[in-house]
Amino acid sequence: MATDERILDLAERLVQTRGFNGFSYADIAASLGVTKASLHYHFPAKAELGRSLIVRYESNFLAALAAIKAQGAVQRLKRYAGIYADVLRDGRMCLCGMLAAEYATLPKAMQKELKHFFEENERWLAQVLEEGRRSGELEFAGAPREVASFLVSSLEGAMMLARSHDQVSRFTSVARRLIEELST
Amino acid sequence: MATDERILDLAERLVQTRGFNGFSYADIAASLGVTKASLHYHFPAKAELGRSLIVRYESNFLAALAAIKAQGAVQRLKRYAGIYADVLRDGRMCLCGMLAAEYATLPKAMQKELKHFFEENERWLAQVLEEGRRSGELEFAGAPREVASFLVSSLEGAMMLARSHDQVSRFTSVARRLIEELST
DNA sequence: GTCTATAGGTGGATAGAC
DNA sequence: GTCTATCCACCTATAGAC
Repeated sequence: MATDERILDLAERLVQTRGFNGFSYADIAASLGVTKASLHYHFPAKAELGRSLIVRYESNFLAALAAIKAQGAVQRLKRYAGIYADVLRDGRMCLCGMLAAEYATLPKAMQKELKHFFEENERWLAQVLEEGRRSGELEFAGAPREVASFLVSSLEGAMMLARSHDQVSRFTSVARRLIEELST
Repeated sequence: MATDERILDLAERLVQTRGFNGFSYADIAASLGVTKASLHYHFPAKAELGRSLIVRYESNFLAALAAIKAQGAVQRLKRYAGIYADVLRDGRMCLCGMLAAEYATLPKAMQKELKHFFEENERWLAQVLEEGRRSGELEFAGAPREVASFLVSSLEGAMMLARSHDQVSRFTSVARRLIEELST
């Protein structure tokens, strides 16, 4: 595999488990078996590595959403929550949920990409919600966009607490409850 | 005011805005107008400072909960969410929500105190939920304890995203929705 | 309690050889 | 692309004078 990708893979896991301020080039270098200096050839500054991390993550995430071709809105929401659950079962936090906590300390470029991730994430969700309500499969008050933001917030928070308690069930319980509440 | 308390005040704000790995003794020393060495007289190690931070925060938080003498369950829940909202309006994250994100990098002693905070927090909530359901003021499926964990997760997550978007309304909207859903 | 001074380590980052 | 060597800033922490 391309070295750039392997670096991103290791860095991604580190951010998801320890945060952007919780890892260093030394950590990646040790796992990869190269020197820190080599890493700077691929990603000159840590800020650039961080930005690339978000861009790639968003791209993969949106591709996963686009691949959800389930029949109904409820099924799509379950698949959506399932993506989070899979990450959690691997012992990780959502990359962007983790970065949201560290938001104030992040380089400007990373903050911008982060907002974009949530923007696109909620756009997809709002679309599913709107279609589901129109077809009568879902029921909720207010704008789809507001409910989308509600869902993202709750799932990210549940993921964070489930991970620190080492109980995936804390997440799945929340996800089930959220979707049930929207179903007619 | 006692120096210990002033140090804790400054450290608390720093953790709530930048995280435990996002500040140093130098930051506190600068704000307080003393040297880093002086801080070590009060809190020999950063891990001890962090532990004291959680202990004091939990103590103040539980005292605030105990002071909620509102008439009904719904009013109590609104006051509960209001505590979070006030912190957020001050530009801060919940201390323990922030630390939950950094959980994997925290000293063992801090991890233990953190779990205790959420334990007590959810215990209080579960009590309110149970009473509210018994009196018919609230309606929900499943164990009160499970709903309590759901509420904490969702509020912490909403707080985190509201802060990174610099939109308090993202939090208040979620809080309103959660409480409305429980009301009969 | 607070200071100066300093230790010992790690952080991100660069120059230049291979 | 990867290495050695190195820089400098910053980190947590301690010793010992005042």
